Amino acid sequence: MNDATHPSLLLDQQLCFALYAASRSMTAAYRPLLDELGLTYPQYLTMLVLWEQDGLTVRELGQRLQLDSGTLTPLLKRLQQAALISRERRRSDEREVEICLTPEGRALREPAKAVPACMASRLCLSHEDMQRLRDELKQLAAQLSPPQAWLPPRTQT
Amino acid sequence: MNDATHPSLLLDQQLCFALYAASRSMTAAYRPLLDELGLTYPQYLTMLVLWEQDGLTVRELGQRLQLDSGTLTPLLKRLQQAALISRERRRSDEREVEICLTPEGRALREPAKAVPACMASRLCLSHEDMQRLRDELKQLAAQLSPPQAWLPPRTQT
DNA sequence: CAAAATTAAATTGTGTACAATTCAATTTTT
DNA sequence: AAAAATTGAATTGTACACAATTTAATTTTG
Repeated sequence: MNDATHPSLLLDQQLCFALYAASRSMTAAYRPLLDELGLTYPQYLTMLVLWEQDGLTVRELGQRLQLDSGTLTPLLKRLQQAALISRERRRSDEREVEICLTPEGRALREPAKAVPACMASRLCLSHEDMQRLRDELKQLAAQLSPPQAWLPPRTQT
Repeated sequence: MNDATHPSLLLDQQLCFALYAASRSMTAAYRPLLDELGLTYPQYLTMLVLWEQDGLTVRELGQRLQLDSGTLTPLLKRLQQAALISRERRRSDEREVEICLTPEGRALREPAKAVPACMASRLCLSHEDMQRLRDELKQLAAQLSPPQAWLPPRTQT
């Protein structure tokens, strides 16, 4: 009764499920560390971006994290409530909301520095294997969501 | 000002973010296909399990998908509303709820057979590379959530 | 066997994700 | 410059995730 013209529908054969399960395991593994910092996992990723570059707009943060305003707006409101960031309309363009770290938000970077090392030790992967896996996942994501590469480059109307 | 005793806090260096982004890209890539079937991504995974083995309990489904009743109960209610499954207390143990496919649920397997092939063609990965990546992700997840292996085996109180 | 402990689902509450819509500000067209 | 189109956030509504609690059924203990 097997139909060899189709790949398997078995759960354990699916790359998508392995990815989904691994991603949730990773989030769960971060949770106790991030609890110490008072951050959720997406909030931590957001702080990583802001520690790199302060004063981004919601749109720029969204591009970096690949999240839209529907996700970011409430998340950023919570970071603001936690006094880690400020949200202010730009004078130059009142549509844009600029996100800036508060002193507390900037200070949180210090204890956060221990997080990547702590996780790395849990992974039992060499730095090289870690990099390779990371880059394979980036390529996979790029393959799945080519940045509208197929859209014609507006030759004419 | 770099502190070489710590791994990087840069977003693009993080395996966790690559995993998180890839997982969401994968879900997004499945969405148009699953819309045709009237399923969400977690609902599709649930159906994969049931097409393999019908009549599982909520607990058994949860073990397979690594999801708890807080997630599964409402998801299964929606599958029941869509007339794809039935939910019934077991006579043998009234605590357990048995999930069975309806004829419609079983029939949905046919159009679903096209889904893995369609996704595979999007990935531009050889079957071997796909398997390797999948197995690396499984190992990563296993490493991150060892089934309480470190808990002492209850030697004494 | 009755009380205590355990188990399986369901419920409650918080926090994402994301499509679709709304609203206000800005830019482009006419 | 006024109308039309576009843009950036916010809002609305649906669907997960998951911790914590509750409830009911079953099993274990004393």
